[in-house]
Amino acid sequence: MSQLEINSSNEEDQQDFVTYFADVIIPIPLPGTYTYRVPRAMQDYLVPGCRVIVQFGRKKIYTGIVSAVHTHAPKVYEAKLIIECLDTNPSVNDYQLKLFSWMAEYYMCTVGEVLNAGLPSGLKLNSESFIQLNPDFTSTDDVVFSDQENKILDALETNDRLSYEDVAAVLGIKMIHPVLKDLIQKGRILLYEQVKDKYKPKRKRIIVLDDKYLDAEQELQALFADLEKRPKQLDVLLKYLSQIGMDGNQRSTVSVDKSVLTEAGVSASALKTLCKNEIFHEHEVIVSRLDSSVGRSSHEGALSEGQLAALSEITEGFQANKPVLLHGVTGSGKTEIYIELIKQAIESGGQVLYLLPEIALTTQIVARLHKVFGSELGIYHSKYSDNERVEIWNQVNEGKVNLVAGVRSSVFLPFQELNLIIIDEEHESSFKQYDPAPRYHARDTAIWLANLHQANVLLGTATPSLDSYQNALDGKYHLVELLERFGSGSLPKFKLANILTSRKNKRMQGDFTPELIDEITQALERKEQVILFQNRRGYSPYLICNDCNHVPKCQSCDVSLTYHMHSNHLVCHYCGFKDAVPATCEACGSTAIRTVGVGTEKIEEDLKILLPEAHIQRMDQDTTRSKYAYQNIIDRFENGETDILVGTQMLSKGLDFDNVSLVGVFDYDRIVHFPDFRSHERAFQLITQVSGRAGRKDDKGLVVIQTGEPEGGLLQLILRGDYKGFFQQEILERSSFNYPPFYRMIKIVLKHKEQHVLQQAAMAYVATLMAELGKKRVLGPQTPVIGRIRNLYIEEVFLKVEKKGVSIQKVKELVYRLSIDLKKKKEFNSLRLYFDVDPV
DNA sequence: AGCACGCCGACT
DNA sequence: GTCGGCGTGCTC
Repeated sequence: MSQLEINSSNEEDQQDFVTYFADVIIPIPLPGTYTYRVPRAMQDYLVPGCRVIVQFGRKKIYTGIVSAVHTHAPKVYEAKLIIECLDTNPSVNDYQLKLFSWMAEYYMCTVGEVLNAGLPSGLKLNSESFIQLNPDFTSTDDVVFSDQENKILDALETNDRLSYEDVAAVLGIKMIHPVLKDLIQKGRILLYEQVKDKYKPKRKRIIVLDDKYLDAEQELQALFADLEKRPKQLDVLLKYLSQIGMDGNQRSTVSVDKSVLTEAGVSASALKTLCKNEIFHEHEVIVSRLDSSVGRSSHEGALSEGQLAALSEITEGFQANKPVLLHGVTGSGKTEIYIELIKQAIESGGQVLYLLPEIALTTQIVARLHKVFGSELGIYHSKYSDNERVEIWNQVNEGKVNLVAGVRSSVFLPFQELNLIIIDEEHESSFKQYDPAPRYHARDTAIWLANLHQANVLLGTATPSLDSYQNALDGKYHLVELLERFGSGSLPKFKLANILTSRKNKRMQGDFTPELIDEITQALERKEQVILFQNRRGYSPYLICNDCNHVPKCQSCDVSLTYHMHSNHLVCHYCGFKDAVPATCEACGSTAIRTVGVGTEKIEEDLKILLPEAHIQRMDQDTTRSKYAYQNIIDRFENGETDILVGTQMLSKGLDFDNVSLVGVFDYDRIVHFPDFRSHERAFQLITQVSGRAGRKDDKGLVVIQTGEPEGGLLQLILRGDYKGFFQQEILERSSFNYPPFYRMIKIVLKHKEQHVLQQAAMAYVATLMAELGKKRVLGPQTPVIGRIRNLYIEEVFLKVEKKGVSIQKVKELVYRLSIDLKKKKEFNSLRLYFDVDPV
């Protein structure tokens, strides 16, 4: 360091000698953090939580998050400099940093993976490599360029920059690096990385009348007189005034969106002239994408006695510092209680997180919250664009939004002082993330987060998960029951339609029992609406050749292709592979191909034939892809434009319709017999939830369940709405077979493209696990129902570990260490292995 | 995860 | 001889 620098600082001379280092979390699946050197200029404001741009590897540039700042220089490598710091105020707070590392540890993944899931991609800058001509290049005679090099240079004459893909296209080859390397060596081109800030604030143009006319009435009158002979301009003025309100004292705003004026048909050129003459002014302002137009309205109505009692019990639980499990049957009015609690939490100056499953979020609940909380409500949802997510993130960070209604990923938002977390539909399995890591459960994560913030937690559901209910019985949670329906709605009646006998008597019409058809017809005659539930999308799960029994399968997954009639394609629901429908059997050439099984599309199709007069709408993943498709379908149903709604389980949640008198369930048997220890729990929840859609108003609704075994014990419990009976029966099973909630489970998934290598790896791994943990705690390896996806074979190993007396932490460390040892073996190095802690 | 390097087989 | 394939190892 030079003498000059030391002298230039006249305070804390010693400080200038200190070099700071920052540990940076990089959003990639690598363990640990990476240490970078902090440039002198950043020392003052770089703190944990700041986003920084760093180079990682030879050329890649990432946005990372600083997790710690310290003075320990790394011993074995030279730390690179941080390229840039993107924040003067950290984007991520200390709570979140703690959350990230807890999640990585608990769910056995890397912090980088947590960060990747948690940070909206709008806050992550990506880099792309470009080349450009080197302006400093001076031609010398001894430099010659090859044909390929000249092609690139020619292309650079017309475009000032080329991406790697461009270069590859120009040359028509893929191996472009050696060529580029040469050109760089010769000094003819430069390679650079362009970093782009992806978040773009939304702008709009507004028009404001000049102050002098707004302030003084006579000036305005004079202006009117002036514009007398210019009708187009006068029109602009009138339209403007009508927008802001003619009465000067009542005005809340003086600006009008330019788009509003142009849409009202004013002349663009007249407006331009007015602006030029400084009568009007045009400004560009940055606006929020978040809709804040709806104002608050007063509370909807007083709580019932039962609700008030529940409310005070909930408060009791909060005071005891326990999460509260609110077991409230469908229609018991949980939402009113939530609203009351949210109000209290916000009034006391805290923030509230209201977690909902994806599909329940676009519904009436949000509209109600919006009515009560107005612009204080932020919504965080997968169909929101990235820019919208960034805005919510920032507003939560700044404390402008104090209530977030969101899906599981909203646990990552930068709450400063969380006061209350509500987890609605607590039992929903969609709170657990499946595929990319972190495979986290938003409910469990939220409970941990609440503990960190010292916030209250309320779990609400009509059908508690076994885990939560057991927690309540153990006294870990405070149980509050609300088992009476609020208002006039009453429990639906059930009717079981026996598929087997109808089939024997040849009375089935397609997949409809005569009972169901009959009830649908009656309901339609009474001008009531019908919901049909078939938990499988597409037309038909597979095609089969009548002559040789050949079934078209996916090339890269071990599943049959689903037939989609509308698009006339065969689709793989696991990898998305699409194929044309074969006219003849690929195996034997026969034309006798028929469909087997039923999807939502087939039900819709059959209904159109059976009931040609009815208006039918299908609701599943395929019809709700776009942002508003879901809402549109719901709206049409609510307005009575649709008579029958056919859908997958997405219509089982959070929807209240007044005029639905009949709900039909098609594949009860398949739900119950799903090969999984949770299938009974899921069946109970699903059927109860779907049934809740029937008979919300004055009449009792009817639920028709088509089944082959109407005497089933579980079905009887569902019909009686006997949650406690179900719980007692099921918990016994779980206890005697060492399943959750008594044991913790960790699923280990191994994938490899060679089946026998995979087998060997899985066997070897299981052997080491058994040696360390004992045979009883290790299950498998077993091939899952779908044994191959995207050309990778799959094996699963399950660990069952007692909750009491065993350190799960130690087990995780062991399991992880053994997996590293396994992957270190030469023959297994392309093995993919990941963990799923608390799988659902 | 990327990305480079390096070794190998398949073609102009 | 290239071209393009993949296996291997590293990234502060």
